[in-house]
Amino acid sequence: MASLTEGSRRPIRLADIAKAAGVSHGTASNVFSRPEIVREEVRARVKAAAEALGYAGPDPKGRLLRAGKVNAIGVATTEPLSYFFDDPFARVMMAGISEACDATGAGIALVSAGNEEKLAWNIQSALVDGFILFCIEGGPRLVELTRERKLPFVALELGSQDDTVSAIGVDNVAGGRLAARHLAELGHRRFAVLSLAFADDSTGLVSPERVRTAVYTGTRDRLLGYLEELSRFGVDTAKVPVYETENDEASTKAGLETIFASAEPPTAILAMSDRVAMEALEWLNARGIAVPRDVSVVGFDGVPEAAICDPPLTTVAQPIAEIGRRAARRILDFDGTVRRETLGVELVVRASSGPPPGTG
Amino acid sequence: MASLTEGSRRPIRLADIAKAAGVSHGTASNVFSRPEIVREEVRARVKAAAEALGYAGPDPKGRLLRAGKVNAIGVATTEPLSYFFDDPFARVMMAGISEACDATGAGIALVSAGNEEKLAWNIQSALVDGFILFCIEGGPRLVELTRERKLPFVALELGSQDDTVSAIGVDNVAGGRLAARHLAELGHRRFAVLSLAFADDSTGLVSPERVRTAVYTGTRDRLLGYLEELSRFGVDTAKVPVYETENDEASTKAGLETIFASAEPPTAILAMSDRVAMEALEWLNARGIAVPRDVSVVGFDGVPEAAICDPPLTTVAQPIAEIGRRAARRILDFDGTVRRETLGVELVVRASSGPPPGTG
DNA sequence: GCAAAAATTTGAATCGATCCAACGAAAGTG
DNA sequence: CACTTTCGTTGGATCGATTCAAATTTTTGC
Repeated sequence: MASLTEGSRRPIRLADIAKAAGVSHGTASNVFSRPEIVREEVRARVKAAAEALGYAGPDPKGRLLRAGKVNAIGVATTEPLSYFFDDPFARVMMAGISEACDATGAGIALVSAGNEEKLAWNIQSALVDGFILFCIEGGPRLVELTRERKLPFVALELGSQDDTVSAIGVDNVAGGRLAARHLAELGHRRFAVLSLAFADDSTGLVSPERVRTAVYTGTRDRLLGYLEELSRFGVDTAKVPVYETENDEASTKAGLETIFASAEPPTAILAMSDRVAMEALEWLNARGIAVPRDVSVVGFDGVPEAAICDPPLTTVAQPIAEIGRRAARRILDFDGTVRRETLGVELVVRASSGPPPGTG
Repeated sequence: MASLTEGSRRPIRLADIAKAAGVSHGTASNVFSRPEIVREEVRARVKAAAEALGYAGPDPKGRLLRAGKVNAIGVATTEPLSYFFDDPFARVMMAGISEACDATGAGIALVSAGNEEKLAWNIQSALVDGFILFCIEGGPRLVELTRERKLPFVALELGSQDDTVSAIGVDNVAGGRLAARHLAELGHRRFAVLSLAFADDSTGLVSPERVRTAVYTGTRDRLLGYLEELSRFGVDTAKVPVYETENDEASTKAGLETIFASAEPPTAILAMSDRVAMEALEWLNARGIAVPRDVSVVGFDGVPEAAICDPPLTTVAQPIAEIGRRAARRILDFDGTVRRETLGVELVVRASSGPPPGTG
């Protein structure tokens, strides 16, 4: 009795509407999904019933199961969610992804997690049609986790040679070369490299062994590009210090301390990201080292901030937004193939690079 | 025959695994969702079957329907998706939302659309437990659309007095006052206001009538705060030009052209957003008008960019990230109540404001 | 060795919709 | 008037899982 009078809190379902309007659930469904095929009068009746009962409209959860397609693409990373809104590189990339999604009306689901276990769960339970992977750290693990979902996915910036995963990236060797050649042509002969990670969880000066066994081949390739080109200019590349940073302030500054403690400090710094390069600019400025008069700095990425920092940064620009657009389209128009795309990079010369001191 | 030998492309379901392993659905399900309750040996057998058949794990689509909870919060706006990554205000807000979501492991689904029809569809079909609404333009419409989903939602920056919707915002009147008092105390007596929208689709000088009938009461309140405070300093507020911008470059510059065409141009500009204030800084600089020597500018919002622009902007800072965090928590720990929260603002004095010319 | 208790497993019901083959009624045709 | 079309409606099957009361098996206690 009580339960009857009380009225259950259960949300209204389509079936309730159908019963109230005295039609079958098939017809009730049609009223919402294909209104044109149901008779005017019936349609009105069903809509009235829906209104009266306070029906919220067909629940997407139910629809989804039947339809199979979510119409959203998942963007995953091992960083915290705020990475998508803080990091300049990620932001431009997301803008590119957004553009492609907007064009087709698809949504974006951001997937991330504090710890490994939660990340696995979040990837397993993400309601998406496919994934775009930001492989910053823990790339291989992220790929492995995602592969288990058996959904289409594309890795960004993976820098691994696994041919079984689709990826979009840039020609890192060519980019490295561009940066190195630019500085060498300006007359520089004493270099230092502020590198990104070769593998997880380590910073400091890098040994050839670590380069050889690099997990992140993107990092390795940039270095290869640097060194190949430098040696063409007669630089003894064995003497070029390569400091592995974590792409943040602390490790970059530690690297600079190490590098400039040398008896023969470099006149040119090759930074593997604009982030690191800009941190370097700041550190050099604080130490009273003028850029580019005393030291030149060249970054990598081409984030918008690089154009407005002080001094504006010479950098190797990646087509970041284009990578994002392509990645999104790869998921949206997935054709079942695995493809690796490599896009070109471009040297953007700004004010952070110039001839070495004492050159005239 | 053919169809039998061919083998259907149909993805593997849990039921297939159960059959292959010779157990019931129930047990197969338990192997994945509560492995500890199934006997070691059976568990191994089921897992082996899953492996053999290439099962991707329980499909979240199915689970979702049963569980009811998506564990994701939708963030919706009428702007294009890239707004979330481009706009400084939105980014800080999203960082706050992200923080709260990360803490509980919830995901974020970005919802937006080019046109009204698609927006309605995207909101209706978003797989989320609730919405946070960025009511920039078309706020009332967005609220209406969302209300139909009958899910918890919170409006940000709504600036409307509808007490039936939860909202989080700041005390705009107080903020307006803070900005106006600061300038008045510096000695300014000739003001101009660069306003945000009072209603959709219009820019230009604002009539009292438009203010009275404002849809966006946040805009109205800021203006009220400005004017109330100015009149306390003896300023004839009827003579203060109020130019409605669209919070973008073009309309801001048009506004400045109008304002500075006057015989008695202002010595102080009250801008209702940092975005507009920074555009103003740029325009003034291009015209050779020195800030703050010739003209002072005070913004509103307190976005990070305001601290690093040239000159650094004096502004009324909102606790943007905090608003985001609270909004997210309101959805995550929804308790069925409708609540409107108003947070405080703070004047941040930087270099864009100073005494009026000829004051000493 | 047997009953009671504990641990596993089963299979039907459920979540909320959409799809579709079949059917009934109204309209059109010769 | 019988016969096909056309139009709308019906109700069962399905999407892929989870849940839970009941059935079964294994353990434990004496």
